[in-house]
Amino acid sequence: MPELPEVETVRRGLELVIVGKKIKDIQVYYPKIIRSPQDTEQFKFLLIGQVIQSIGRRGKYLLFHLTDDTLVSHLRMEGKYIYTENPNEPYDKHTHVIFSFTDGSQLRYRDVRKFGTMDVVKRDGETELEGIKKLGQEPIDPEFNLERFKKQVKQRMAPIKQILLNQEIISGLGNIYVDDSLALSKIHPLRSGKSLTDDEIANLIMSMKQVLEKAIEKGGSTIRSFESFYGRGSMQDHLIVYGRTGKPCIVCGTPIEKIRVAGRGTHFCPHCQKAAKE
DNA sequence: CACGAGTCCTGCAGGC
DNA sequence: TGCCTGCAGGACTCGT
Repeated sequence: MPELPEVETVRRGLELVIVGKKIKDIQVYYPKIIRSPQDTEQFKFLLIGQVIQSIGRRGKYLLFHLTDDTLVSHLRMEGKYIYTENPNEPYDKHTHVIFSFTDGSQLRYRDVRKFGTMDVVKRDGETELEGIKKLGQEPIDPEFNLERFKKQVKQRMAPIKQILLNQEIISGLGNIYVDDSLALSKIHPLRSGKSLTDDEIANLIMSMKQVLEKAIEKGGSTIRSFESFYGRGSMQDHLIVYGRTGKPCIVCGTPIEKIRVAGRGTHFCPHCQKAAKE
């Protein structure tokens, strides 16, 4: 499940190999991946001939900045990009879109769950795209506005886990890094936003940055099937609570518990992360 | 307005 | 071996 660190890893990898390449042809095997334009032929017509100028990221969205347009790609659960210099290399049934470049190389989009999406917008027009325009602050932004975040958290009764998963409040976090950020800051996932103190929220943001930056450094987590096209990340070996149900907490040894919060599997240490006393 | 449930998808684990 | 069920979940839609 690619989150900010995984998407950033993919972005960096793509930047190294496809910037400067010109799209010669596109094959679409599963049209539902393409949200806009709805017509697949139109999608191809728009993009063929354009050159990839840079690769950006906003939250969990990848941005391919082309000559005239920007291709916005969301990997959702299992989307991934595979780069190959050999166009004859076989592709499997989970490969849904293939971009062929004029130099013979290809970029292939593979997505077992078929949840991923692609949208074409006018160059740099992604800020107007539904889903991106309402995105909250980036936790690793050097200019992160802590006061604004505190206010947003403290006005909500919802559990902090749910607040952190809301991309309109803070963007880029998914289930894995929310659980780990809460564990590092010793906050119980069910604590209401309103119950958190200023110090706890400041500490939470620091923990979040620490977790995300370490994950980027490790090339992301390889959970289930995520892998960047140039290798597998190793952050999964450094996770504190996610996926460690029943295993000892690395701080106190208490077995990690798993509950459901906001419909999602939620991992925490019942000793280190105390529930609200209210 | 806010919240919960359902939806999209497939692979895999567990039960028998 | 193989069938069946349930689970995984990001973002969106729909209903209360």
